[in-house]
Order: sequence, then C-alpha cells, then structure tokens
Amino acid sequence: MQVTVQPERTLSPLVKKLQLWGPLDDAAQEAILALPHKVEELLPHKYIVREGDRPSYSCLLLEGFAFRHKVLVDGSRSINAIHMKGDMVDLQNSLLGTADHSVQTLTRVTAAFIPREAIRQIAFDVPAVGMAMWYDTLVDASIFREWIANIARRDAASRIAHLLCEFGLKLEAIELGDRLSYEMPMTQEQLADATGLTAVHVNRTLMDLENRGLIARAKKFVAISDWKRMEDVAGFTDGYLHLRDESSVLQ
Amino acid sequence: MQVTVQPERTLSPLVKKLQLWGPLDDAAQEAILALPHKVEELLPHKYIVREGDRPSYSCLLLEGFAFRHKVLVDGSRSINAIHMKGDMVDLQNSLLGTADHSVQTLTRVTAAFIPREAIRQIAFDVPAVGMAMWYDTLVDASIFREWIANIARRDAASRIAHLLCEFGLKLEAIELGDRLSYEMPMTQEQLADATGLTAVHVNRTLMDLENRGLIARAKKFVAISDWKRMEDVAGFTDGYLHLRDESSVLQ
DNA sequence: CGAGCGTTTGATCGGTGTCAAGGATCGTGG
DNA sequence: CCACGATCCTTGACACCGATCAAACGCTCG
Repeated sequence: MQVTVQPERTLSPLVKKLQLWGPLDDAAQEAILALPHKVEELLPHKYIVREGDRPSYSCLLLEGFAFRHKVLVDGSRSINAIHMKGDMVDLQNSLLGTADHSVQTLTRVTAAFIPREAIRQIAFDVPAVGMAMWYDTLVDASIFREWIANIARRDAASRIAHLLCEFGLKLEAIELGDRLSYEMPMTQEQLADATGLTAVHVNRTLMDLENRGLIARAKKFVAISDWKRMEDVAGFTDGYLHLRDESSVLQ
Repeated sequence: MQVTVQPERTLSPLVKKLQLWGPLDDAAQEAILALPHKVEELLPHKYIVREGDRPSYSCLLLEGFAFRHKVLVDGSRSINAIHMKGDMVDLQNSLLGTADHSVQTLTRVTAAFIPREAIRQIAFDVPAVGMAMWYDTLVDASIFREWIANIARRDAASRIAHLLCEFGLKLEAIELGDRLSYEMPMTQEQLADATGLTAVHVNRTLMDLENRGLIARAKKFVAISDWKRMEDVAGFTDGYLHLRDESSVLQ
C-alpha cells in the first residue's frame, strides 16, 4: 500500500470525532488533517484486520459501518463493537502489535489508512491530539464495560433495546442521523452475536418489541416510538458514552 | 487528602507493571518513582471510587486486590475487571472525568493516590511513560473484549475456567504467584457477578470442575491440576493479555 | 460462643437455544 | 426487466442450561 500526503479535508471526520471530547485549536486540527494516509473503498463483509495480523496502519472510517469481533474455538462469534464515521477502527490493534480480534466491514466503506508511526508521532508532538486519542480509547473501553453488563445481566429484550438506544445516540452525536429513526446496518444474526443471543431469539425479541409498541420496523429501518419507554426497557443511561462530560481532563 | 512527594521506591510496582509492555530507561523509571502521591490503607469491601464521582486522583494498587463494577437499575451487579498489584485502578475514571462505574476493594489494600494532573504531565513530558500508560489502557480494553466473548458465548464451566486461567496468568506475570496454585480472593457471589451467572450456579459449576479433576479447592485456595486440559475447557488462549507481544509500538 | 457471611444442596421454573422448514428480499447476470 | 440463487427473516415444536426459591450447614472473627 502506498502512503500519500493529502493536504485536503479528507480526515475531517476524525477532527470532528475527537472534538466530541473537547475543543481542539487550529494547530491541532491542521496537524490531524496533515496526517499521511491512503484512502480505500471496501466492499461489505470485507476484513480490515484479522486476528493474528500485525497491522502497521490504523484505519479511520470515513463512510459506512464496521464491527469488531472474535471467533471462539468452537466457531461461535462474539461482536464487541460497532463503528461508524470518524472512528479509528483499529487503533487498538495497531498499537498493541498483534491483533487480538478481527475488524470487518458491515456495509460498503470508505476508509483512510494511516501509518501507526504517524499516529504515535502526532500523539506526542501535539499533546492535545494525543490526549484526545487516549481519551477516545478510554471511551471505547467504557463502552466495552457497558456491553459486559448488558450481556451479563439484562434479558434479551433489554439487551437489544440497549443496543438500539446506543446506536441511535452515536449516530446523532456525529450528526449522521436521529436517535428516533435510522437505518440499522446489522442483520439479525449480527445483532445476535453482539448481544450473546441466537438469531432466532433476536427475531422473536424484535417482534416482541414491535408488538409492545416500542419500535417500528421496515426493511433495515428502525423507529423508536417512545424514547423514554425504550430507555426504561433497556435500562439505558447515556453516561457511559461520555458525550458532554464536563469534568474530563480535556475540558 | 494531602499530597506528598516521596522519593522512595513506593511506586516501583507501577514501574514493574509498565515494563511488562516494554523496557523503560532509567530516566523514565525515575520520573515514575518521583510522581507525587499519598499512600493509604483500605479495608476490604471499601469503595475507592463510586459511579458518578469526579475523581481527581488515580489509584495505584501496591498490595491487595480490587474490582470494578456497575450496578444496573434493577439492582443486579456486573463486575468487569479484577485488579492487583501494579494496576492503575481508576486511570480510566479519573481521566474520563465522571466515573461510569465503581471500584471497590476485594481484600485489605495498600494504595497510592496520584493526582490526575501529574499523570497527564508525565505522559507528555516523558513520552515513553505516556506510551506505556496508553498501552496499558489498551490492554485493559483487550481484556474487556475477551470478557464480552466469555460471557456472551461460553457456558458456565468455560466461563469460570477462563477466569481462573486469566487470574493465574496475571498473578504470574507480576511475580506474585503461580498459575497452577493460588489464593482466589473472590467469593462465589463475586465470581457470579464477573461471569454473568448466579452464585448458586457458580457453586455447582466449581464442584463440577472439581469432580472432573480439573481443579482442587481448599478454603480460598485453588489448584489447577492440568493446565492444558483447563485451557481446553476454558477455550483459553493468552494472546489477549498481550504479555510478550513482540510487535507492539513499544518494542 | 454466637452472629453473620459464605457455601452447599434440593426441587422446580422459565428463558433461550436448537433444529427444521418455509417465506421474503436482495443482488446479480442474462 | 425478469429470473434465479443466496442471504435473511419468520415460524413452530421441543430441549436444556442456568435461574429461582428455600433451607441447612460451616467457617471465621469478634
């Protein structure tokens, strides 16, 4: 893969994402936009990183959706994160060295590949950027913790409702949609692997949520009829996403 | 709380822990040891941080064990990590600002409290330390991902066997024990909250593992009879702990 | 020695998994 | 634009793992 420096605004989704956690001054923004990178289009279901790889590039999503997952020895799959525009989809793998999980596209994706050495450099040359990226990985970890609680302690209806609330809020945060109505890019089997259920039970649970008047569905589109009731069913509170956290180190 | 600078080797467990991820030169080590901090003794079951707090100190474990957990709206509890000597137990909470989960002692604990501003400063003044701390939080995230898979896709016996393998390996990594035989500081109820089970079922499962000749138990002590068989039952592979990862950014 | 916590055991229930098959939708190529 | 195959969704019957409820037991530490 060839790396080219593109002085345009290609990487602006990253600037926007990192600014969710706190303002960045012009110098910091310019430094991000100036990162060397190479843009690629990827088809659905394509692997970005495979478990065991030693990626030397980090992948930034510019368009489309992707997910992280592990495959266990018995062949079952566990999805542990869904990613969207502006997410550094394998910062974790590329800095850690050997990938402990795979990353795969969900839809058609446009992605920028940035050399990991460039990430490391900008992190320390421009501390504000380094802190924002560190913060970003800490928020990812916070979401992992919430998923552990979701899968460990909630029943099927709550788990799925929770995932739908989270997805809507994340879309809204990056100004890509409305928490109350959006296109959900996952199949029921993928939802199952993200919630520790089976595809059959996800199907029944979605129909149940629909029958109870909590959601409406049409093709891949989901509409949440009553956000408050949905939050109640999900046991959802948005603190773990750390959107608008007034007391972070970044403020 | 009063902060005092102690030029001794009190913080050496942190140096040792961070060196799991790669060597640190003398200057970096000295900088860590010189961090301002205050040492405290804590009784078992005492809260170090509560969800919703805005901690301005990070807590480093010098002795004893602690765990992180969330309490859901229905009152159920989800434990998402166990911590031991050398772990920065609430780096995540203190940098994020508002704690999204609680941290509690498991046993009697000796801990050093370090101001978060000092953490932030050392991270950028001494990039090697900053990178090691970032790396450390990435390994935590990797462990969270494995726990998601553990709870989502393994049965009760595998989940518990997996937790026992992980605990033993972590003890061994910090030279505090032997993976094959150690004192497990958790009650069966805590094990249940860490594996998404109930205390009753943990009890039955432990007895089952014992009857199958996989483990032996006496009081709080656990002995793993056959590591290889235990790994098989657990579906355990140690890659996600990133001990001896030859291709990280730190090497 | 007693209280409290943690462990063990039994009986029963229920949520979710499994297996199997049919139906809908989508993407692709003719 | 239609045909066709593949993927995804839906439905039913049944099985089973782990939850629940209840009670007794045994440490351990004041």
